[in-house]
Amino acid sequence: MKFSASEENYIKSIYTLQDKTEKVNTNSLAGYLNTRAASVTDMLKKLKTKKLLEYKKYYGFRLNDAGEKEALRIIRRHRLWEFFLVTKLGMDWDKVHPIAEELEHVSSNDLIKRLDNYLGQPKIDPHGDPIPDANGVMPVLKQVALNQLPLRKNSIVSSVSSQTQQMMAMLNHYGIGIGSQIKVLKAFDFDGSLQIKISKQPACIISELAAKNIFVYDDNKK
Amino acid sequence: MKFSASEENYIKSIYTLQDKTEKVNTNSLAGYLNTRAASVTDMLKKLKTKKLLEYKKYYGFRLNDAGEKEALRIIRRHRLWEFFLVTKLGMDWDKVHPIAEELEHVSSNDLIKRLDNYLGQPKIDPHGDPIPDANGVMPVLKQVALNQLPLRKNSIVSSVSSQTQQMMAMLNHYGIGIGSQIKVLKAFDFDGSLQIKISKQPACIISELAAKNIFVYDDNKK
DNA sequence: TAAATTTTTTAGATTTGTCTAAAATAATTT
DNA sequence: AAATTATTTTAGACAAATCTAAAAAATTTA
Repeated sequence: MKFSASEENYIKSIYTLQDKTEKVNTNSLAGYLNTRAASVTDMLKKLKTKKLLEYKKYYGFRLNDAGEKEALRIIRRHRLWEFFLVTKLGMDWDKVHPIAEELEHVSSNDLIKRLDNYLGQPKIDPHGDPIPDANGVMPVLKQVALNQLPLRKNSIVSSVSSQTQQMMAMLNHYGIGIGSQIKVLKAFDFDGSLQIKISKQPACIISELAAKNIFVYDDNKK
Repeated sequence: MKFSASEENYIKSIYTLQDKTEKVNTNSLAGYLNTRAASVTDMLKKLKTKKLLEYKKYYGFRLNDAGEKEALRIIRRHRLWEFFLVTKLGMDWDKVHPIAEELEHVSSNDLIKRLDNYLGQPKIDPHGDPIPDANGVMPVLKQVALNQLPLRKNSIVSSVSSQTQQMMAMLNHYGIGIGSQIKVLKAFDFDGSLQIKISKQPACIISELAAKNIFVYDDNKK
């Protein structure tokens, strides 16, 4: 089944929102999509007719299995294009979203299969989000602490284990967040401290303790 | 100024048709776009309002300078994407058109500039059609006869100088046409004959006389 | 040149996706 | 539990792009 760009945007947004709540409500989707509640209701009816949605009037909604599968197909296209724009065309990772938003609606299966191959079947996109595979399965991504990372390997921050006030203050200071592009430039064996480089930030030094609490994805490809 | 995908399709089609006639007429455009004359008339009014069109009711129409410039921008996007699909994703040149038809409407200038650079600023697309440059200028393409072409260089047939019945019969037999992908595998000095390969065709031998009358573009890039 | 034919335009309808304003329903407060 | 407030849906309108059928204009034919 084929869907319009508008339908696809709704499907994708519902998928994103339903991760956080049992039922998605009309107003939050309207806010997310920058549209009006009435427009959302209209589209909900349509998606229900097309059997993508669990929807009971006044009581919220949620994608069913078919809907989730479709969402994952769209998200896959979006993230593959983002990967392309950054790694092949050299665009900044924080500027690719709106363009991928347009490219994702080009729906040739053959195109996406070939693009995926051409890019080396990447498993995470430039924002650190996992790319669903051709069957709509989100890859489970391994993580490593910064201190276990080979030198100069470009990686993406996936999580931080210590969420203390102090840790957050430091991360903030260095401009490190989930999704940040990061690499280790030097490791000082003496105290286990690391010189690191976060994209668009000057190089800096962090302690071994900090390094042990910052995790990155193990591999962009697998 | 931004245009809808539908407006862009009309602009591009008018550009193509007005090459062959002084004034384009409603029915021929309707036929070309597989739509109805009434729909064409509606769009003509819109394009005239947007000052892209010379249009006098009942007497045909034609893009003005602004319209032609816009058409060339769209054609540029289309042909760059076709080049990408064939050379990077390995798609067959005769299957890329419908996909490029969708991709061409993604209108970020930065995207197209980067794509162009990434592809090496190609000057002709996989069908042998010239790619307008960033200023909307169609490149003037040099041509060489087949017998002057280096061995194994992939080229595209641009023209044939002898349009006799006999020549046509031979070209037909070998499956050679304008836009065919071709390369010379061997040159036999003894009689000047060439072994050539046309894509999707078995290799074959042509005489020196034939080779001197088949021209290809001098260079894919310049 | 008048009639017949073809082409083009207009008038009005349809679909998709959106909107505002009002009505209906649910949730919260007193 | 009745009243108030918040949320969601409905009703009806609008813009874009398309269509059919009919009218208007141009062209061709006799």
